[in-house]
Amino acid sequence: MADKEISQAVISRLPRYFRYLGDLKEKGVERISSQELSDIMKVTASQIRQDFNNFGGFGQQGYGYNVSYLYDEISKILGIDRQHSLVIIGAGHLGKAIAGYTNFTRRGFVFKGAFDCNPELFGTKIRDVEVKPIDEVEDFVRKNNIEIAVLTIPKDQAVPMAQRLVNCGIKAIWNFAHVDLDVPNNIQVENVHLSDSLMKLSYNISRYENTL
Amino acid sequence: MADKEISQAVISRLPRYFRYLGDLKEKGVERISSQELSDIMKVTASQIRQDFNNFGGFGQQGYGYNVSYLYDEISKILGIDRQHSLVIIGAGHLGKAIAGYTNFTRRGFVFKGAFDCNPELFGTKIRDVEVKPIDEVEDFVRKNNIEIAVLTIPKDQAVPMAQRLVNCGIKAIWNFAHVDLDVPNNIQVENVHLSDSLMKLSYNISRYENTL
DNA sequence: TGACTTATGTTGCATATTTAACAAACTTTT
DNA sequence: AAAAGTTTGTTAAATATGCAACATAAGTCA
Repeated sequence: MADKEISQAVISRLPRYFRYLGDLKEKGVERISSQELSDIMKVTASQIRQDFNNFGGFGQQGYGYNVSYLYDEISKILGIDRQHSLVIIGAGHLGKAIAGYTNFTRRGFVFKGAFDCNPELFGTKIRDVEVKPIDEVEDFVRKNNIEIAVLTIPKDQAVPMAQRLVNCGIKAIWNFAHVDLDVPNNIQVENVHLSDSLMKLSYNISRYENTL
Repeated sequence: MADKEISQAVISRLPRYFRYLGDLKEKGVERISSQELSDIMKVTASQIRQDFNNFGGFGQQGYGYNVSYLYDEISKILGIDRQHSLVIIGAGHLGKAIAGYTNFTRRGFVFKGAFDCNPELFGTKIRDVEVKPIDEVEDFVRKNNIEIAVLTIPKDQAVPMAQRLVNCGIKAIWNFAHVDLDVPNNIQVENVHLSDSLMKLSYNISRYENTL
């Protein structure tokens, strides 16, 4: 139970391990060595062993790792062995896309509510959930003990909205708005800046062309 | 014109600089020092100077950086000083959300076509562009010299689709499917694995709770 | 049961990234 | 026009990350 901080570089790799282990599990693979996993995932076996070892010895010398056990352990580490409730703020296409993504439900992320400021959307349904006026969000988050807010609204509305969410006790924000939120340290924020990602792609296109 | 490779860590930070410089420019700020930018962006001034210096001296000692000039230079580095044509593969909510995002257009990413395998969507419009049957994609990419394909389709269809796109001469793939694509080195791939991002958020929620 | 093989956990090295420090170059002020 | 004040570009140090090597512990097979 050594309490040393795990680097975010390691954490970033865990979901990918989880994905591959899930695939292996589905294929009925029972055990795997770091070397085999290395071949499949195109990362060094050394890194795989080091990564897993940050959380304790999941493998066995001479045998390798038990796929199912390792899968479960990683799901515990990632906190997806339990349910997380979430609401979506902004019922546009992006909000709908996320709400409708059934894989999240399978991972324990339960979609509880959707909010928007456009009256035309009030009452329309996303997966059995009615879109509600944004002014009801504080009450809803408090009463239903919502953990995560998904922010799929324009950037100029995102900062004040984040403040409101913090004020009513949200624990985490999954931010799709193209702006950095300034929230207290006890609120977890994960940014998905799509335009940043697209610009990186653009850079790599140019870079490749210039090296021809 | 030293041709040393720039690390992807640096590249990943460029879009954020670009975003802040754009905001400053809009506010009419003409010059800024690395220290001022450091205060706003919450990164060290040293990192800012090193990052910019990878691409040549954009600043002036005793003065700082000219906001407008630096903005333009970064846009050139990122390759968004010219237009990129893109098609969207998968006209679901996510595809629609991306196609409808006008900010991309403003950055030179021109949405030219949308494709799906669901016949019900054929002929429906996304921003003046008709959704076409997926089988027409090869022809379309070839004839219109499309650079980027946005993959917003389920994971089991993504790998073969990527292969088809590579075969008809696509340059880059913006991949939203939860699977790793295996394409030649000359094809640029940028992954947006939303479930990975959500799992990281989940991890950080758990981590915070455990340190209370 | 014992020799041999396999594959982890772990230590130490190598590389990459970040931060600090400072000389050189420019701006501003007097 | 010279002195004082800024702020960059750059070098050097510190930290973080990744990789290879190997001792150790288990599995496998005769």
